Amino acid sequence: MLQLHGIRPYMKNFMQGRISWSFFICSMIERRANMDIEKIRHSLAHVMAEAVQHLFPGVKFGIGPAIDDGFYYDFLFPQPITNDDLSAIEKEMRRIIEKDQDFIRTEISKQEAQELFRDQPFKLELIEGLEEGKISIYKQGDFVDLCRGPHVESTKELKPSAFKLKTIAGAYWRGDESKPMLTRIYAYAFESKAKLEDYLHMLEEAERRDHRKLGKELDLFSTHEEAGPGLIYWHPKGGRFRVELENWWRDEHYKNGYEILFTPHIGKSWLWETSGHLGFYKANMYAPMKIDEDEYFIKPMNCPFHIMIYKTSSHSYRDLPLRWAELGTVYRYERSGVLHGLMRVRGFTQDDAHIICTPDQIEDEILEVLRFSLSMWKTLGFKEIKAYLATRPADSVGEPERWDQALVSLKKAIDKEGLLYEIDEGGGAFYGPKIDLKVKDAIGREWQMTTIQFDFNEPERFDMVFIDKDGKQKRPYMVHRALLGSLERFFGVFIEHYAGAFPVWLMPDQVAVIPVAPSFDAYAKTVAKFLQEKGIRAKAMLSEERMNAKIRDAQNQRIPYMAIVGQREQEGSLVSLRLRTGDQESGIPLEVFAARVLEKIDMKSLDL
RNA sequence: GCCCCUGUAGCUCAGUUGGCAGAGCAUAUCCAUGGUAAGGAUAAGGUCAACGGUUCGAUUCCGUUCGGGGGCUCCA
Repeated sequence: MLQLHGIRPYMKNFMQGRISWSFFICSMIERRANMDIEKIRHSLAHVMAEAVQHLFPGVKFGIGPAIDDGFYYDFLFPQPITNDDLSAIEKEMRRIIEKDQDFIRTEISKQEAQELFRDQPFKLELIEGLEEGKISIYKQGDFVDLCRGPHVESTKELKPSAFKLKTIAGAYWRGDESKPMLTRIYAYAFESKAKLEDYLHMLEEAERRDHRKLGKELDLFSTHEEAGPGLIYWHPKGGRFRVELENWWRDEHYKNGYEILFTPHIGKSWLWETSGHLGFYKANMYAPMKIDEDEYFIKPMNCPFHIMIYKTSSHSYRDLPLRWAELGTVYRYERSGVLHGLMRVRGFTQDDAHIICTPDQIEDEILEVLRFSLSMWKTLGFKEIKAYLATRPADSVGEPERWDQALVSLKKAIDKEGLLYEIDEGGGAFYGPKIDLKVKDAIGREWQMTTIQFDFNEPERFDMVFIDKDGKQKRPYMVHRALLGSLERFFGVFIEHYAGAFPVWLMPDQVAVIPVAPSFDAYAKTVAKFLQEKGIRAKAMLSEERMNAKIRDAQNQRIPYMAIVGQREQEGSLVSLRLRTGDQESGIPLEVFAARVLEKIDMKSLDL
């Protein structure tokens, strides 16, 4: 039941999860600062609305809140606008700000509000939902908006250089597809010009690291519209990465007490009816195919298959815990508009596992999973990790005692590992609570990767049991977990985190041997072969290009080690090194170089 | 799916206010004796996403379809 791919692209909300309650008390200063910037952003939204009112008479207003990196306002324009109109709006906003207008708050009755906004259908709808006597309006210049506030005192507190209109986008009124589509104008806004510029630089950096761009440049993967969007083709270099990653993943799983399973890609409708997926997950499953007289579905999840294996024999409490892992490829329907490179796809391989255990093992098991996950993230070079604990929603299955015990074990595990965490009250799936881990990447973005989820649904539906000490049949606990999430999505995040310059052990090409002139091709080949025989991915660059061009090419490919060879090196069985960092070291004995590279590979070192 | 933007050579992009399509990189061939981020020349490479409409004529304008991008959670 893992919902690994239901994760929104990073630009949304990466500074903050959907959190209803925080364990951490912001200092008063921070809280004050947050309030100030919110006030500024929200006030700017009003200024934008005023500007739009000036430029597009007859426009209808939706809402205009502050958001993580600025603000937006939703409008219904009399005629469509284009990106070109943004600069005119921005200009008008600056003019308004210069006028030094006060924001004036007034409280009015519901009836007065309805009268005031009689031409504004969306405002009227909002007023409907408000209580009498608590209705406030804010006015600046000739613009009046229904608004709770607070706002800055005057437009003079707004800095014309610290905001920038971003894009126009469609957005349904109140996020509801059945309601009219409004035109949303997004803007960035910060306390100061410098902060805005920092943020814009971060966005540029993100663009530079974009995995779709690097995937093409580094020849790692592709997608093909004519063969089906949202389906990933791993090229030889992406394949090298994946094989290395999977090999390590398997080794680690065996070391951590897991067994590895392989299960089919399709299953009869019986399986999905029993699991309940045809009830609550059907919208994400592909249409069935008919084989003989039966309907088969392509799997969107691996769990029912693992349960089938569990049920091939009876299990004593002595057999538990079972830790069963699979790199299972699943297919899920995603609407075409949400597909995004490797991050949101229609077919992907989960690094899935199911832990089946007794009630008194559950705490240790959760702790083990968490530890395992953290150790993997450490090896992969992600240092900052935060946990999000999602608790029981209103509608749920499973006995309350189980939910409580599950939650306690999740909390204890987080505490023992000393992780920062936030609680998402009621945010769990109907079938169980979960911990999600978000990792922070090199430019500060958070990505949700690991998920550890209890499942109180399937063990019931499949009637999973074990025989306890007292000889009675009991229901085991089942936990789904994915550490990397999916290999596709992980690859995308990894590419962006390292901007393509992976640690040596995961680099498709580890060493480029570059002769300074064609007369040293033979020695270059010898060097490459020597390294290859030791298990290093080395290639001799023997084209007719000049050395400079080869270095540039290797550098662009982020190859960690460039071994430059010429007369001196050939005579002394040496190499001269250029690292992808630009550092140079000359006259290194070939043996010494090989040993160094092997050590970096074996240690999964993050440096060269 | 819906809104806006977008689709020209393998890649990155120009361009035609409607008149038989261009550059750089990559590729191929040739020349070039070269020490740490692109040596030079020549050639090959495109039904300008697909289909339909307007027009003497469409890659260009219009429509539809199929992709790609940004959004569609933030509640006055």
